[in-house]
Amino acid sequence: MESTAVLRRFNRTYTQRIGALDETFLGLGLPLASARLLFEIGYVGPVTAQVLRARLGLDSGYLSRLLRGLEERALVAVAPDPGDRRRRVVSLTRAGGRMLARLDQRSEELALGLLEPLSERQRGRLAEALATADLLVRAATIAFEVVDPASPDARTAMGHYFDELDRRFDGGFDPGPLTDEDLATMRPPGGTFVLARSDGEVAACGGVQPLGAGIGEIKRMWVHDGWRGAGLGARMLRRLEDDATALGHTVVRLDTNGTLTDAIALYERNGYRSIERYNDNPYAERWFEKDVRSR
Amino acid sequence: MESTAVLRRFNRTYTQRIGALDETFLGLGLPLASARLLFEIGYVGPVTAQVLRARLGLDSGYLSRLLRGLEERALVAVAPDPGDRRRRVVSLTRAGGRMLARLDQRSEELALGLLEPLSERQRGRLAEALATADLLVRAATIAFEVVDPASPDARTAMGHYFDELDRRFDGGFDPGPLTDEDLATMRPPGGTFVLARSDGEVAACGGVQPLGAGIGEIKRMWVHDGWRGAGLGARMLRRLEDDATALGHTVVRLDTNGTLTDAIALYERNGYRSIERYNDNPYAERWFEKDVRSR
DNA sequence: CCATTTGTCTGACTCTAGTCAGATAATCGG
DNA sequence: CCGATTATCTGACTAGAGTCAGACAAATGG
Repeated sequence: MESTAVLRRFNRTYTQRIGALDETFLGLGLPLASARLLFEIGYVGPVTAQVLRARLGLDSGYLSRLLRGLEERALVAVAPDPGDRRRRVVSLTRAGGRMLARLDQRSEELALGLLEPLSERQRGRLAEALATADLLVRAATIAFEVVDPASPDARTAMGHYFDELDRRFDGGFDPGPLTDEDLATMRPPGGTFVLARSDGEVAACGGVQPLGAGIGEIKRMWVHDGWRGAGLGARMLRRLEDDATALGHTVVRLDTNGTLTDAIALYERNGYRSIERYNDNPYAERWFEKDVRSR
Repeated sequence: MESTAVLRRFNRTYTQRIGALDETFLGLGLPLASARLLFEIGYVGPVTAQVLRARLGLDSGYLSRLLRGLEERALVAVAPDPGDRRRRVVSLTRAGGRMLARLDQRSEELALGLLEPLSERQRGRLAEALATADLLVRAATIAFEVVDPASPDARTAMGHYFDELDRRFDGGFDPGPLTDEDLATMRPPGGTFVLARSDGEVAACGGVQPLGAGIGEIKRMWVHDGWRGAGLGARMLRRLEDDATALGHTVVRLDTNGTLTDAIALYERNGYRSIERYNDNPYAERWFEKDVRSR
């Protein structure tokens, strides 16, 4: 069957039966919108109304009313922000925390009720299927974003990358200090740095830096462990190649270590061919190149 | 990870990203409830309001208004049922068919848009996972219902059962005429007949009839082909055992043919032991018994 | 320091998605 | 044939989830 047909059929089944998990909230006398708001406040901690509006996409008047409703039930406390007294900071009260815990419990009970008729084995199968679907749906809706390589998220992502190399290389890996010039090469013109984010969390990263006339080098490509098997590596590679083309490069090169067999397989699957050593990176053992002109 | 946690996590991911498929409908100026109704009418063909109400779980007054709304837009035609002039038969008009096609296309485009970033292989994996999840979620929410064995749905289900035996037995199978006495044995006191329904469609059936003091016989247990692997057989068996106990039986028996290896495995897995022939059913080759007193 | 912008709030709406209590007409059972 | 039942419809509600315009106060830029 075609994928879209399966997706649409599932969507029908799902909204009919599990969509009801949402109605959890109604059971506790809290409308859905209010419950979502409460969840958001509980999740991010004390926030300004502004941030809530942005995160949930609410009208300011509507949010104001929702917040007052929660305040009247003593679930949240609203106070002016000392730094800017136009802003209002919202935080959970004790009672709000308890309500959140009850919502959570109710949601758990409903989930349990749904699974109850299934045997242990079938529950396992369902969990496995849903976990796969979850990963792939999240992967499909991931957002790629060009960021400055010196930004905190970019630095964190590169840090993960270095940590992974350190774990996987036999003798460990020492990136040396991350100098400003080092980062500057992954900025325009000639360079770029890309993050893949899902729900604000960084899932993958990668950069391009210039390596001579018409040649771009792909650097620091990394995919978060939790995202293995979702094809993010291939998508990031493709994205970086496109960006390299847009930056005026006609060829991209990259180096890698022999222990990174999955990375090597990825490059080979995507049209990279082995070339001679082109740099003096002591950790590099394999060098690749791909023509990205004709795209 | 625990199943409920996976389910809840998936629910969050899903409502955020795919729940948007619903908003399709809004794009075409048709409220969600009306669009769902239109889909249902298009899917099952001309139907009575009664059937629509049962399938979508709508209040009769609400349905009446929704139908009038669709009628005013000339998307459906409503006419009295010639057979029973209280009933009203709803059918799609030309314009209704076109609207449905547009809704369908819109939904297809959205689904395609969601899947687009995935590779062919990942789309296949997602489709497989969703198909599994779909089957199991539907199985988990299936409803068992005691019906009269002479009711149309019961007769249809038994018909499927006989057809399957006819296909699977080497020399075919002839149930003979379904006599009234034959059916009467699967009514209280002493007997029962159970259907498993999903969205109104019969997914499985089975009956109990008295077979002497304290002994019930399980008969005509059948599971729809599309529901294989969802554990419906085991659940129906369990349900019939419970019903037999409630009817005062302390032992249940059943017979089967050697070609029905899956059924035999099911019985053995669920505590049935082989016994000597207890009837003169010419198609029976194996006889089983289970003590259902201590439950 | 004054006009503008920003962040929030209020009032007045709209639309969707129902629910509930009867009314009405057709059909059924005895 | 008559009373009960069934299938649908109408009227009168409610609650949720927003939208939009404008008011108001605090902050900001020149």
